[in-house]
Amino acid sequence: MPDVGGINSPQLRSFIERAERLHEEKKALEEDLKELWAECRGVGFDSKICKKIIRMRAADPDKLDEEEAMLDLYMRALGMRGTEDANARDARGEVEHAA
Amino acid sequence: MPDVGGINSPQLRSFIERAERLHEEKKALEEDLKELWAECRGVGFDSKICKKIIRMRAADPDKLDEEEAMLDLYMRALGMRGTEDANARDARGEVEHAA
Amino acid sequence: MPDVGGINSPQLRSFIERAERLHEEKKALEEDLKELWAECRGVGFDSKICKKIIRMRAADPDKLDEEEAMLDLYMRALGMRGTEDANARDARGEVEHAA
Amino acid sequence: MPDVGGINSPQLRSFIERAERLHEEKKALEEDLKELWAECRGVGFDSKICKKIIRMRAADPDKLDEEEAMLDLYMRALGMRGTEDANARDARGEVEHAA
DNA sequence: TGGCGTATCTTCTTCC
DNA sequence: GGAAGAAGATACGCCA
Repeated sequence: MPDVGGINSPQLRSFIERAERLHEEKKALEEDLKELWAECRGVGFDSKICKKIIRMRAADPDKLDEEEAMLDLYMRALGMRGTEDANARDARGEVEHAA
Repeated sequence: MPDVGGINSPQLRSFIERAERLHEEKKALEEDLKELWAECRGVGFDSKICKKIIRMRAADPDKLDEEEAMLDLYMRALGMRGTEDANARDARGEVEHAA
Repeated sequence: MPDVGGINSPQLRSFIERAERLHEEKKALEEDLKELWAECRGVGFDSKICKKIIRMRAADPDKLDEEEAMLDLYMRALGMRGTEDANARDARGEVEHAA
Repeated sequence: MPDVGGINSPQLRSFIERAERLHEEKKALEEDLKELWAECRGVGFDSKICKKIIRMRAADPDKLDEEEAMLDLYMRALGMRGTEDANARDARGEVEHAA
């Protein structure tokens, strides 16, 4: 009987060891990423900006737009932006683009 | 002699208690903030957006602009944006605004 | 009429500004704490240990005991500790000291 | 000539895409771990305790002992524990066990 | 080049 | 249960 104090020991051990294995793999990937960013910086790129780009590419565009719309609404209410922004004007054909 | 095992006990105690006092004050402010946001949501505002606005107002505008400029440069290099954006065209007077 | 896009602007502004004020005060306290820990390290203390002590003093003793008991139970189930530890044996007077 | 604004575009793109690939793999592992802990909780284990055990198994035992020793030292300096604890007395054979 | 201050990243906790 | 915030650990960059 493998139980200790009401604990199913083999089952517990299995969870622990599976988690440790996954942790190791994760750690390895993090190491790879760290090296990649070091190399990236080494050739003169700004790794911070690169990471930001990745975040933007990963984000759901729809959700991002929705949030930005509400943010814009609130900012206009606070006078942090003109009541109408350039995009809104453009959308209604009030802007004449150059030939 | 107040030292225990090479430790200056009164000094250690002083640090601990000062830190605990500061923690308490911080905790109280966090409680106030939590109530404020609850009230904010209660009248129909989106507290998440409000917090984002506060972060934007707190950020250094110069640094923010600089970062955005580099972000834009990288995105254009990746073809995620047109080689020229609306602002750039506008800056060179190629846009005709409505009367 | 102060509403912009269905937003009660003065009310929104009030929330934002009250939150910003609280944030500032919180920031100041965090700064104080940072300085305190720097001073603490400066005289040779280990700030990490100090923080741990503060957490322990703040925590509910019962809950802390309970967690430790469960940790011990799990570790014994995994064979990381003897099925019985020294304290338990000691408590029942079953310890035979070296001849 | 693939440069845009002084940026070596293909090189930048390569970094971004390699990073995205690594991110995806990392994300997948995190998902696996999340599922594992959910399953672990589902059969009645305390995942928080399990994670703590994993941290302990991963940590350097010497460093762990050292930290605990310092914590004990500090706590005794603060009077949170007796100047000597039971283990220390026991180690020197000064314990008188009940009849 | 090694310590130190800063900043990022991860993890843990709390709230919704 | 999932997301937002806070706290802790870690890594980077600077300056001596």
